[in-house]
Amino acid sequence: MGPTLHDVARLAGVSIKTVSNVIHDYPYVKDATRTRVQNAIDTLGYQPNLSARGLRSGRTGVIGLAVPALRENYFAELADAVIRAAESRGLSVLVEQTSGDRDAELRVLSGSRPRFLDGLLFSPVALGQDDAKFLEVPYPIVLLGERIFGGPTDHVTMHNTSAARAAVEHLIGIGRRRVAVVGASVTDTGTNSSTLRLRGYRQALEAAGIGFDPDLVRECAHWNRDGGAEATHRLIRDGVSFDAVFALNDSLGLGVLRALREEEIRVPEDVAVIGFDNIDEARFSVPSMSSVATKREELAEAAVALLTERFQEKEPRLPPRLVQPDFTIVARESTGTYSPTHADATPAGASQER
Amino acid sequence: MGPTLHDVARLAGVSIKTVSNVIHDYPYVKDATRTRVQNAIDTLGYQPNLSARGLRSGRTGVIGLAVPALRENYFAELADAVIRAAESRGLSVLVEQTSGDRDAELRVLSGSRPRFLDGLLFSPVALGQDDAKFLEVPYPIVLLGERIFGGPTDHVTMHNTSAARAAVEHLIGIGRRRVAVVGASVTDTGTNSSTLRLRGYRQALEAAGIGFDPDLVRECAHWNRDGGAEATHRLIRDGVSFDAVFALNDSLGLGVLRALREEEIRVPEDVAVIGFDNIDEARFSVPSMSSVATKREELAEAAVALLTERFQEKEPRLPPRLVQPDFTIVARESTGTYSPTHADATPAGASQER
DNA sequence: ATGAAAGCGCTAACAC
DNA sequence: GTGTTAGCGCTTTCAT
Repeated sequence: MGPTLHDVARLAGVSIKTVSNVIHDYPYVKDATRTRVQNAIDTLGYQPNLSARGLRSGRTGVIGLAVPALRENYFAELADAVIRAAESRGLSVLVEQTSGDRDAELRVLSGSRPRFLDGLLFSPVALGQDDAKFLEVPYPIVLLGERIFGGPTDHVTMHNTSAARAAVEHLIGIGRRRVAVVGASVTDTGTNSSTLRLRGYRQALEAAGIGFDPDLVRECAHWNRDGGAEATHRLIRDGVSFDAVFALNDSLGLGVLRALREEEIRVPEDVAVIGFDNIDEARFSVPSMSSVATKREELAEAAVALLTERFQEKEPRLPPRLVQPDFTIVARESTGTYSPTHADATPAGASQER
Repeated sequence: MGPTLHDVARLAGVSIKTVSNVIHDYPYVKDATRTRVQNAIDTLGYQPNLSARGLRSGRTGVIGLAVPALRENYFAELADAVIRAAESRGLSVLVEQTSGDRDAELRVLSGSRPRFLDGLLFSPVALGQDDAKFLEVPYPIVLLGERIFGGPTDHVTMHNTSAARAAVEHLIGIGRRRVAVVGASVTDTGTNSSTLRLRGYRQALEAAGIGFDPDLVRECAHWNRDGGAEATHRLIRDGVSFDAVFALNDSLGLGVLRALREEEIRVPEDVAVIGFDNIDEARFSVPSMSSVATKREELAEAAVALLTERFQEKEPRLPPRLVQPDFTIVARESTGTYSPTHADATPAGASQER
């Protein structure tokens, strides 16, 4: 074990309270004393014992971040941003993975780990609206994502519908009319990202006077590259004609690009593609992929800020707050306007290619 | 605060020691007592206070993982694997990011956080061989990577040289003779991944009787996609002829693919590409990218196992151990053997394309 | 097989 | 301004 407060106090010739005062920047300490204590701290290399501090004060300086899986780019980038935001507030982040498993998500909420975290940033994918009650726990939670709305906790989420609408409007703006959607959810709970983004899709079509064709909407069991690739192959196998794809997230979109290339369909000449989330990878795919960007730093910053406010606040508690960071459309090669004016004239589309 | 040991003891009508015995599966507890205690635990929803446990026992059940940045795919996948390995042992993982910054890496070692972690998995990139002394800390560390060898701690690293040699042999095996290397380190400390992999490169050339051409070896300040793309453009701008690229990691390799496409050089027809690490993304790039695969689960598993052994062991300590997981070459489209026998006959190469 | 009690290092209420 | 002191909840001798 390292040196303790007592060791420092002894060396400095003061009581532990004075040492504690110095450590916590208590203003009423004589400068001379402060210097003496600080020297003792330095020579001993004293580091506070966080377990003891946590036991006594109820605060550990550690927050939890529960996500489905770090190997999914979006969550890795989110975790990156969260850790940075936490660090700037002197907090550390304990990362848990749920694999998108319902039991694992419930375990995160009720396990023994939370009792030693100051708070939890929770991004569920298996829990749904009906599970809001499980968020009623005796420590602060900030909910991330679109699975549950109006729950008992603070919540950070995107402007899903309007962002999706903007994405599709971008496609329509470059002259596309047959916009496929990849990533519709199999089980539609009514409050998940898929539904919200799909709503934006329909709004954009409607505003442009384009009819809705259910054949263009493809489900994916998993929001990953495999799912996107597979859905695209199915779309083509079914002989559906399309000149654009709106992938409900970037991983799907990268799978779409991959599949289109396998089918020897040119992007964006034959089919334009836009994703959602603007993960780093979208900049480097071949072709680079347009996407809807949410400032992830902003999102992480907001989430950590909400959490810290909660564990600093006194009763009575503020009501749950909802924060929705802004978004922008990032146009890249996959929606490059190669002969956009001809897009209608030459009825390009995957079905032509087969 | 939740219920404590005392609450459970009172409800069960026993002492806290008995409750503690039940929790720790101490064998000499009457079955009847055990049941009674267990019921009390369940009805109260008792969860042990980890801060108190940590204070008393010196063990918190939390290990640290310090990596440069989670937004780098390789480290996200590593973190994923580490968290899984830790979870299977009942440990949680606190993730720290160093941004590859020397001061940040030193802070990880000496900060107050370590004093509350049971151990640390540390993947430095700024520290080097001369900094081995900083690893002499009073808690167990497992070093990851190739920056420091022969240090005072356990160490998990790849067979860099032989794996790199195998990668280059793969390229030679499909008929390539002008193999460029992307990612050589600017400042060569002699014990980093770059040097070791470069050594494998030279071994492979030598074994095949191919002369070493320093023009083919390109430096990159950063091992990311930008670095790989930039180095590739430079290579071509310099008019160097090459028919294959060995990217010292996959992020570089993906940048290489991107740049080759911008230069309208076909992969693998004109130039074959192989990376290193086999990140998930390599499977989905366009074209998919061959790579050197280290079983990351194995690596993570080994690292966590070494760490747990350390904090369970009694004095005297075992000497530092070195673990090097196996590797395999994963062949994908980027080294697809399109007319491999002609590779020599038709002196394909980037320089032809300009 | 179970209980009593000390104390891990720290914070904060209270004394002086 | 600084010191004293009582626990926070748990583990762990030592008794019984």
